[in-house]
Amino acid sequence: MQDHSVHLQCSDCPIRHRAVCARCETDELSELEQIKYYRSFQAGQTVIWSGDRMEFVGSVVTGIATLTQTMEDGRRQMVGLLLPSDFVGRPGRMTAAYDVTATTDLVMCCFRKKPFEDLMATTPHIAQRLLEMTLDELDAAREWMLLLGRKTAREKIASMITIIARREASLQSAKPNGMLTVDLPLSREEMADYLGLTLETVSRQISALKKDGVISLEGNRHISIPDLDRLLEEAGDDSDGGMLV
Amino acid sequence: MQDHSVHLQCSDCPIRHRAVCARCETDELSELEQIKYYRSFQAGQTVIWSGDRMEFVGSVVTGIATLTQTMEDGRRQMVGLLLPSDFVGRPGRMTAAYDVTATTDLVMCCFRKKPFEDLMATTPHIAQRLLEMTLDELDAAREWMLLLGRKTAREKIASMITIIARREASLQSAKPNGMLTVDLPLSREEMADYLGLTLETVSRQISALKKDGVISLEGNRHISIPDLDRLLEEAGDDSDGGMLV
DNA sequence: GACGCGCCTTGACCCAGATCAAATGACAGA
DNA sequence: TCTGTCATTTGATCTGGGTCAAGGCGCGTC
Repeated sequence: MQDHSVHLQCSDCPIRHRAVCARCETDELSELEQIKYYRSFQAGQTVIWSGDRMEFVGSVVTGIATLTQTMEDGRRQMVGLLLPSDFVGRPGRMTAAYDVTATTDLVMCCFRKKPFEDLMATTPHIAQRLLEMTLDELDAAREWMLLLGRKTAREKIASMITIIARREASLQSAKPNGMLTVDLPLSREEMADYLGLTLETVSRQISALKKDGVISLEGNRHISIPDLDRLLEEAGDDSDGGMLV
Repeated sequence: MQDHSVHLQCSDCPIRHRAVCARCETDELSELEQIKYYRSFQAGQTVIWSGDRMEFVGSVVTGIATLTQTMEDGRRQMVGLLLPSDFVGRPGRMTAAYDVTATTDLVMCCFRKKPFEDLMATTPHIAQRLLEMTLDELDAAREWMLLLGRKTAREKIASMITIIARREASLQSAKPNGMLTVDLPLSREEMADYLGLTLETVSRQISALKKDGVISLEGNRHISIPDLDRLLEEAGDDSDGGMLV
C-alpha cells in the first residue's frame, strides 16, 4: 500500500530545485541519492501521528499533505499545508509534534532520520537550504496568525484562496493565460480547520463571495477568479500589487 | 538615546549559552565579538518598522520586545514575543517583515547584517544554532495558531499565563520555591493583540480567573498561581504533566 | 432506478466576545 | 491637596459566527 516505490533519478526530480536538496552539488546529491527512498500514501491516509516516534524525514514530491493539531475534546487546527517540495520532520527531534495526513495521493522522498542528520552535519548546503525553508515557513505561519487572530470569516476565505492561488502559480511553470483558476485541495471541513471556522461558515462565505461575483464555482472544488485585485481587497491584505510569487 | 553602549565580554554575557552564539567555540566567539555592538532602547520605543531596510540583526540581551503585524485599518496581531536570547532579523532578507517594539527597556546585541551573513557562511555552528532556534520558533508559532484558531477567551488567557510562566522559569536560574509567580510583561492591550481578543475581554477573563481562584493578582501585572495543574487544565492543553522547560 | 453514503448547502436560533460607554484607580506634576 | 492623564475595570447592548437541524446533490452499487 505504501510501497509502490517509484524510483527516480534526483536529476529528473520535479522538486530538485525547490526542496531541501536545492543547493546541493552533484556529488552531494549522489550522497543523498544513496539514502533516499520513496513512499506513496493514498488520499486520506495518515503519514505520521503526533507523538509517534519519527524514523524518517523527507520532502513532498507530488500531492498535498496537511499538518494538524488536535485538542483532547476534538477541536482541530491545521498548522501547515504541505505542497510539493515542502519538508516534513524535524532533524534532532525524536517524536512527531503534529499529525501529518495525505489529503490527495501523495509521494514522498524520504530519508531515515539518523543518516540524514549525519549527512546534514557534513553538508552545509543542506542545512543552509533547510534554514531558508524554515524561515519561509515561519513567515507563512506568522501571516496565518494574523489571519486567525484578526480577520473576519469572509476575509479568511478570500485570503485562503489567494494563498493557494499564489502557491499554485509558483509551482506551475506556464501560466494558462486568461482567467485565473484554482483547484481547492481541501474539503470544506479541512478548510474550516485551516481557517479556524466551522464548515458551515466556510460554505456560507464561499456562497456569499460567489453571489457577490468575487469568484465563480464549477463543481465545488474548482474556482475561477475574474478579478484578482478584487479578491485581494476582500482578503484585507496590504495591497502589494498582487504579485504572484 | 540608543547608545548608552554597555560593553560586555561575550564570556560574561547572560545569554551566552542560549543565543545564536550558543554553540560557538572561543575562537568563533572572538570573531563575533569583533563585529558586535550593543544598542539600548527605552520601553515603548520602536526597534524596527515593518518594511524598513534592515541593516542589522541581533539578539535580545535583556528586556522584552514584541513582533507585530498591522492591517491598514489598524487591526493588530502580535506574532512573536521576544525574550532574552531570542534572535531578531532574518539573514538574507533586505527589509523587516514586522514591527519590532521594545515593551520594556531593552538591550540588544547587534551585528551589521552583511558581516554577520559572511561569518555565518564560514561558521556552521552559528547556522546550526540559528536553524535550531528557528525550528523552535516555528513550533511556538504553531502552538499559537491552535490558540488563535480554536481556543476560547478564557483558555487563551490561561494559555498565555502558562506560556509566560514556562519561559520565565526557563530563564530564571533558581526557582524561588513556594508559590509560582509571574510578572506579565504586557499591558492589557498588548495581551489582546497577542491573543486575538479585545482589551476588554482580556480584562474580564483575568477578573473571572481571579474570582474563580485560578490565579491571584497583586497590582495588575503581578500574578500568583496557587495550583499550576488547575491553570493548565483551564488552558485546555494536553496535560503533559506540566513540566516547565 | 432507487438506495445509501459522503459531501455540501441552507435555514433558524443562540451565545461568546465585540462594541460603546462610563466609572475607578494610580500616579506624576503643580 | 488638587488635577489631568492613562491604564484598567465594569456595565449594557449588539452581532458574527457557532450550533443544531433539514434538505440537496452527485455517485457508486446492486
